Amino acid sequence: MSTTELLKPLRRDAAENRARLLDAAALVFAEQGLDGSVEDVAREAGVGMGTLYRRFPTKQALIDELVGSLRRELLELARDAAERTDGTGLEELLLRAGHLQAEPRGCVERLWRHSDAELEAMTEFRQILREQLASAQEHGRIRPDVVVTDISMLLWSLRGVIETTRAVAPNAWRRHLEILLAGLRPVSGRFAGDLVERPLSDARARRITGRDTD
Amino acid sequence: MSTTELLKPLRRDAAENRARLLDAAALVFAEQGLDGSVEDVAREAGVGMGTLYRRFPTKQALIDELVGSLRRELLELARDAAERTDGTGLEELLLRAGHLQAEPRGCVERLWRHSDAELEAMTEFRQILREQLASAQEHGRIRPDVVVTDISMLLWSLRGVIETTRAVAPNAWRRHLEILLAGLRPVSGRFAGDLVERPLSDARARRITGRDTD
Amino acid sequence: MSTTELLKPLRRDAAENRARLLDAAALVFAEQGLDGSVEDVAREAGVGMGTLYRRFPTKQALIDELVGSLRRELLELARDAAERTDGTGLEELLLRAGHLQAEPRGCVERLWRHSDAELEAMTEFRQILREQLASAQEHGRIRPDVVVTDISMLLWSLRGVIETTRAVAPNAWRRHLEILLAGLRPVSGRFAGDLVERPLSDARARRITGRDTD
Amino acid sequence: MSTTELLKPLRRDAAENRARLLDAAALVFAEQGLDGSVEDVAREAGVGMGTLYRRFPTKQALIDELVGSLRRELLELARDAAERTDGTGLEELLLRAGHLQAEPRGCVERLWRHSDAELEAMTEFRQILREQLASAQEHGRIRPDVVVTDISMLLWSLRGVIETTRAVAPNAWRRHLEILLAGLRPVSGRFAGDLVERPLSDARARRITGRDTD
DNA sequence: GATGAATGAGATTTCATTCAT
DNA sequence: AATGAATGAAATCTCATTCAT
Repeated sequence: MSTTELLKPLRRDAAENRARLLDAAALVFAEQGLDGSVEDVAREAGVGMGTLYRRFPTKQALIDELVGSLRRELLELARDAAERTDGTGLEELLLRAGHLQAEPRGCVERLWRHSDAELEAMTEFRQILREQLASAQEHGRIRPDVVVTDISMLLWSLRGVIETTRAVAPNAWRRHLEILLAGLRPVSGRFAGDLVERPLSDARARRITGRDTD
Repeated sequence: MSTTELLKPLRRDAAENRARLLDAAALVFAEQGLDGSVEDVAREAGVGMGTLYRRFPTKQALIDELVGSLRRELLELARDAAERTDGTGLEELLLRAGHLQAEPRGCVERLWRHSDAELEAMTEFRQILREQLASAQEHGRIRPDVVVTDISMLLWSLRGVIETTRAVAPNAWRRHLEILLAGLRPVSGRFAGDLVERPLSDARARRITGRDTD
Repeated sequence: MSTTELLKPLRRDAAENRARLLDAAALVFAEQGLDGSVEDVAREAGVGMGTLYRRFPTKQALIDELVGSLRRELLELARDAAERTDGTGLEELLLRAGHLQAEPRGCVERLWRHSDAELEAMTEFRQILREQLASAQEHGRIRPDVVVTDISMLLWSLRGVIETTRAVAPNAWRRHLEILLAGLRPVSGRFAGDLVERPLSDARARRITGRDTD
Repeated sequence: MSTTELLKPLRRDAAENRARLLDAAALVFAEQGLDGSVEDVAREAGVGMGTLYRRFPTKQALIDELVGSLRRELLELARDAAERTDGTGLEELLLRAGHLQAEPRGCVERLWRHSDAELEAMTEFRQILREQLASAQEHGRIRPDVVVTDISMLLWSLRGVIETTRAVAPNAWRRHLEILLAGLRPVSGRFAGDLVERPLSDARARRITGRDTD
């Protein structure tokens, strides 16, 4: 009987506690915002404070993990969408990202303010966005003067709508996404013509990170 | 010189302090979020704690006033835009509302979560939106299947973009607004057809208020 | 026209303000206890804070004056009672002292905790008590083993009853006083016999003063 | 040794802290009055502020508990006295209640201002008073025209004396109680005759509760 | 390893007192 | 002399984090 063998049950307990804490945190933060107390989280998870702090050395670490898993799921769905080759991957991705943000995960407000540590994952995400945007443009689904930062802004835009409407109309954001997509389509007629406002530069978009508010 | 005249200097001081407190609060809350401490606000304003609490009996009252003035300015610019009759009022209004939200006022996150007390002002605002939307549609600037709640969502969307980008690119939201407007234009060609997602109902939009979080 | 002439109107104003402040203080302290704020007192008096502080340099001074006037009235009524020579002066005095304490003056709790400054007045008061007690005893109205500190305690006792009952039964203390007096009468029969508990000594009674609580 | 057994040590600590806090509160409030700060209480108890607030969510709760335990002891001693059948129970009870109030518990001033929550306990207390009074009257120890509210007033009266004298003469109240009891004895001779002042009604006595001040 | 009590710095709020007008 | 705004020390209370059991 190896040590590993002996520890395994504990690890399972630990993993379970960890999961329960994350669920509890999502619930508490979704209800009360990130000001919700860690004590509420521990109580909701049914564990003691010590256990919480064993798993997550600070409240920030708990939040980070919450955001981290959200971000991993985001990357996951981006990768899924990336497999499409018919030019619809981008739209699929946006739809799914909308759903993801609409879930009451308690930390969406931090999703797009990644720290440097998460830079790599976000870089891959942006790369997928870029590729899928190009593909959509090749297929004529998106106007050619749209750039990848426009898509990023579109995701931030969804967040704004979702945060505002979630409590009373959890699906209202879909309508907004539809309009956003309409805005990305190739145009003809009276309002044709390239976008005149300068897009957000990649460099600046990469600098969106960390602390700052309102 | 009347007694009233004689008393004014004091009042002027008080009014000045009040203004300084509001400015300080905007600064502090813009930098640190609404978690910023009132002590910081008082220090930034160069007054004592007691003075702050003489003007604003609670921190919430201070925030409320901050939001209130933002909301009054919003209504003001809406009224201005309402004077246009060439169908461009709505676009003008959106542009100006974007600028307003882009200012570092420290409380934009609360702008659209009005309490019942502010219902009246917001009702007028929505009425103006409605009229200007109709006008824009008559002039063929906006597709006919857009409804007023789409415009509301558009403003919430701007908030999301602005909050995310303000620190590194204070004007990036303009590009986003341009795309949003493109999404509102009448369409023809491959992607023509009415919007299929159901719009947010007026009733639900009116219920967006008060507390709730991510 | 002398300076005194010129100042007189002002002094009248000042005296008026003083009186209003004392009345206001009595009202406020009676309603809220001595924790009532000086701001409430000033507002109730219809004067500014500065005026209050011109008349009374500290809150304590205001309270002291309130207690002081109560104490002066107490002495006054004692002197009145002292004019009786039929042995009823003491009872008259107690009755009137009860009425005095029953008035909502806002500071009865401090009446018997005089500072050294008021020692003189209280000494005279005690002297009157002593004389009237002797007279009452000579007339056979009060048992001979009663001493003057018993009368003092009786007054403190009235305070306790009055403070407790005033709000719901402003005259209940009279019944209590009647019982107290019955306890002072000469006794015969089954329960005759001198009081066995040692009385409070004059020396200690004189030391009852200033700060201390429960 | 059960889990419960194992957990007890923690609980024991907590209970100890609780007891220390109550003792400290009694001390601090006895010295400084109820205006004494909770910080002083925590320091005196040798615990942090957080600990105090874990045990007692507000200062009021701390005071309430202090008064509550005083009231429980009062009820306890009343029950003890209620076992006497020789008519001396009432006097015993009053003596003990005097001793109880004379202890420096820091909250005697609130003992008789019970909230509605404590109504039940006080009702039982009054019932015991009533029974013991009847018994004492049957045994000829107390005059027949005394009613139960007279006894209540007598207790309030003791409070007044004790609060005033405690600091310099902690036992002076006994002398006062002796006089009070003398006032309750059956009378004959010159001052015989029923009490003429109307007693405090039970209904009003029951309404003595909660807030009010001098 | 888990528990939850303890900690104490810091937040908001009050109020006696001072001071500019 | 009167006003009431300003002051800031102190009070109550909260909560992320630590630690004894």
